[in-house]
Amino acid sequence: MAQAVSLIFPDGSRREYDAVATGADIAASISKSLAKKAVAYALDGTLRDLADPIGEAGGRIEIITRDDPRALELIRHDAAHVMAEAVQELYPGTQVTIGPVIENGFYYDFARDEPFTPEDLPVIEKKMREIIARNKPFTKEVWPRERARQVFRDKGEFYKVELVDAIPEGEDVKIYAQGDWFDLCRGPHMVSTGQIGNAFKLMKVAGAYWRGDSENAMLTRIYGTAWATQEQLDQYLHMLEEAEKRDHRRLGREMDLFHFQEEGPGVVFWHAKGWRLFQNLVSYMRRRLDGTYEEVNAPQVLDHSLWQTSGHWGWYKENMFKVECADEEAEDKRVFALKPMNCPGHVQIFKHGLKSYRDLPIRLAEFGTVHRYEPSGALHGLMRVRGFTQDDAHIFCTEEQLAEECLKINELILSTYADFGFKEIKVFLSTRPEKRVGSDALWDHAEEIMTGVLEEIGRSDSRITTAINPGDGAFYGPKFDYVLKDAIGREWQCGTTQIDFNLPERFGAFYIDRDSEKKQPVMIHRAICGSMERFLGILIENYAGHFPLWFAPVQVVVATITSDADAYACEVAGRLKAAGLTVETDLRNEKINYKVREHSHAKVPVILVCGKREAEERTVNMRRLGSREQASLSLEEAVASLAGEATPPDMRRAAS
RNA sequence: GCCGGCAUAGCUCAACUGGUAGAGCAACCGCCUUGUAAGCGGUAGGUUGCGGGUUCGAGUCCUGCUGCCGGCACCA
Repeated sequence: MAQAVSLIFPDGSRREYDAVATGADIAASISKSLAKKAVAYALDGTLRDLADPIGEAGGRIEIITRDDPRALELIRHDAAHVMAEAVQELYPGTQVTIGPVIENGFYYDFARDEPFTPEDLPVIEKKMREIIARNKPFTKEVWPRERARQVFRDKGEFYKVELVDAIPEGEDVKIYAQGDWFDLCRGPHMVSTGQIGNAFKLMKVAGAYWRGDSENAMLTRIYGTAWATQEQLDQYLHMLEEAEKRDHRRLGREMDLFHFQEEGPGVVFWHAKGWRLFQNLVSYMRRRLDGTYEEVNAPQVLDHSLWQTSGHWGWYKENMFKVECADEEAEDKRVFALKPMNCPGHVQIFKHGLKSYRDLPIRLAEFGTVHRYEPSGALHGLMRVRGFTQDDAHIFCTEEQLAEECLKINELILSTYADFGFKEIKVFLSTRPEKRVGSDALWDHAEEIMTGVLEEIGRSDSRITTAINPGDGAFYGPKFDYVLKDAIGREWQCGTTQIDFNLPERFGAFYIDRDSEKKQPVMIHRAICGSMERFLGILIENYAGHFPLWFAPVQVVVATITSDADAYACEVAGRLKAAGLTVETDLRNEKINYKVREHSHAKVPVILVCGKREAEERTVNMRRLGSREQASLSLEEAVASLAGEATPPDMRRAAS
């Protein structure tokens, strides 16, 4: 007789069971209907197979039914297994590798001589539905390592053999079977394939390197999405469709903000309205720097020797633009490089003249345009370009000032993101990479400081989630990355704070300390938006082009109904311009319906309709983007309220 | 850079298995003086991304390149 263990149920009740009792037994002991609906159980919050015995420890138990949010993970994981079975049934000789659950779905990586194409997806999907309909139970076995190795080797599953070998000694080698098909898997799984349901869809095929390493073979990855119900699936697909309408590349064209063309892969042609957005952002950031930073400007093109000194020529040569005189015969030929970073320039400025410890911290800012020869496959609209402007700054300070400077930067970043309405921000601390400079002691010290700062950042704001990215730091020091999401949830690094123990040393930068000795400053690289281009891309998507009044490229259109009101409309526009607003008039001989439609499409936040009536009464009729409602205001009122509303949030704070 | 896909007018798309490019919207020109998301009529617009090939004939088939899209890798 096995040992009796005590289980605590969600309602707080406590009951005794045999340690060999399974989740299924426990569900059955509660009610027949629960036993039928159960797909798994959780012991102290950890999901397990329903067929797993509860074991001797006992604890808090929850029976997981299919409609439990935690079941979604199982549905997706099971779907990945079924997809793998479908693929192997349809395309014999295909090797399976790994197939994890991801946000909104799952994927599975396959090795096959001939890669899959999108046309294969419906076929695989159909086979999956067949397998699900067979409703075979998932069963688990623990195999001896050697047997697993042997079986997979005999099947020609060489990637699986590698995975078996990678399982740490002492950990079980678990095999999950569904009918005749089986896979190495950590589990858990639901009871049978039928529980997956039919609310799934295969989304796309993509290449992916084995174990994420570009030195390895490229596998074919198939992505799928899976949900508990058809409604949820439809909702998700609908959300993706809606998100596509917010894509900054699409809105850039529709709103006439910018374009790209073949001759300039990865470089932006900013149109008038887009450039206004760009300048609005620069002006905002510049105001935020006022009083704390000194703005400078360093050259675009510098001799490559400077980049050799900085180390970039060695580390990043393949990503740099080389610049030289086009005349091959030129006698004074030198090799220059287009700057990929602003920091060496700022170090030169710092070095110009002797600095005292009393001068520190010195904060040099630059809206610095840099060029990087990014891999062709990395380019992505405004998000990843080859020429971009950073709202860059470098802080030269003492080690003691480091933590405080990081926190100050954090405040600046978070208040900026708040002004643009971001509600979800991830902050990552990236620690020492393999390829690095500086002693371990130095890294230990920096990482210790930054870990403390990260904790403080995490506490500072409820919109933030923090995490550590081990090994992701820059070669010269650890860093914080501030990550924002685009319309479809892709994450992009925007703000950053990077500690650098290396560059001051390389360039021999120093200050005179209290004791009249030369001392090396610590350097902090930081950016708030990161790249203005990327930040604008994110803003376009997050606002779906509906910018707040203070940021919109065209803030107001004054539209007439008939030409009788032309003079008055011009007067209204003049008054608004005088109040600092960006205004256009629309005096065309068109119906007001037509004008409203057109400016609504252009996402102008405010349309002021001025007809004969308004001209006589000296009023305006105000219509807001996204609303059908109209308000009649006196001209004075309208100017005052729009001017107030168009005040940027930082200036509003300063005024109050 | 790697894997897969795509490339026809400014935009969205059409042109059966190869038979010398067509529509809507936008643009331009007229008419309409109009009250809150498309008035009416007309005109113009393409060396089908670029280069080679197969063919009597290529937007369509083959091939090289370029760019873009989705991932992967990279991201100082």
